[in-house]
Amino acid sequence: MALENQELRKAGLKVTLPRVKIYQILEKAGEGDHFSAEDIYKLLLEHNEDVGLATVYRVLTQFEAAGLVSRHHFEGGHSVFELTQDEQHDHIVCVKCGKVREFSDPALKKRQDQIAKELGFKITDRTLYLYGECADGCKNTK
Amino acid sequence: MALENQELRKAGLKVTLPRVKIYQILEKAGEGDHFSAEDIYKLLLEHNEDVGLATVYRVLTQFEAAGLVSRHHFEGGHSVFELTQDEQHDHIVCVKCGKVREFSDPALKKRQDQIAKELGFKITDRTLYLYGECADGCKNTK
DNA sequence: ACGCTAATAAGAATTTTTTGCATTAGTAAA
DNA sequence: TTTACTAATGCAAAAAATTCTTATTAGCGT
Repeated sequence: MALENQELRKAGLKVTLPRVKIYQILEKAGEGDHFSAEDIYKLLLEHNEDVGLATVYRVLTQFEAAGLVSRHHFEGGHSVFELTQDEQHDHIVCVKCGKVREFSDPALKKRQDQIAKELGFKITDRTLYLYGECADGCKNTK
Repeated sequence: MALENQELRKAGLKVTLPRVKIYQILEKAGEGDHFSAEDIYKLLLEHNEDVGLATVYRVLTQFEAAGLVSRHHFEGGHSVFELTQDEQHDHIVCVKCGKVREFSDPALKKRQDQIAKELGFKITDRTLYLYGECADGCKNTK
């Protein structure tokens, strides 16, 4: 039995075809890849999987609730998803070519914690997006 | 002539009633207030201003392009807006009561700049949202 | 005041996401 | 295994959020 099935069960989710397929797509994604529900839906169609778009949204929402995936709102409306990584990380997005790099910085996190403490907040989540232009190799083709 | 008119002209925008009214609403907002297009639309209706929702969106988008307002995507989909402050700042949001506090921390910014530099990015924008529970005084009424 | 042009209202259209419901498919237990 | 229970799915339709179209109106320079 494949490992993704274990993941799903661990999350308390029945192992169904749509869930497995969606999980696999996310798993195969490279670093910095972020898919929208629509993206995943189209990939499923390409693989001749008969999964409805509504199901994609449902499954992604369930995955998010289970902590399997993280949802992001980059500039421009719709949500994108990625498999939750072991290490929480932030994103820097090129506004020209759309490339996303991920990074994690303990100093940054520590300072954030301190600020939250000073303001009397108990942090449950955090998102830092840096936007800019990636100097070299930016083909400017968003 | 009121000061908001100056602001609009400075931004290269004609002084029209919808723009003035929307600007005034944003101006009157307290620290930490963030309005959605819908919020502003409803406020306009309450003040018997005959402005269409589409116009609200258009004006806010223009204001954003002109740098007059900043758009934020807090958790939960839709955009909210606030008048751009002199000092760029970050947000910490209570997930229980929805309260938003703003803060600015030079150390944080400096570290972000450094990270961007290391990754070869020239930062044009940044958004940090911390989410958590505000300890005391949280009435839990989102 | 006049006229040019940009801005507007209104609603239709799009885009993104959610929901209701009849049907199907996992899963646990016999 | 087959059975049967229940959760999950697909589809269509609705919501929600935002943008576009077009005829009309209103700023603003002259």
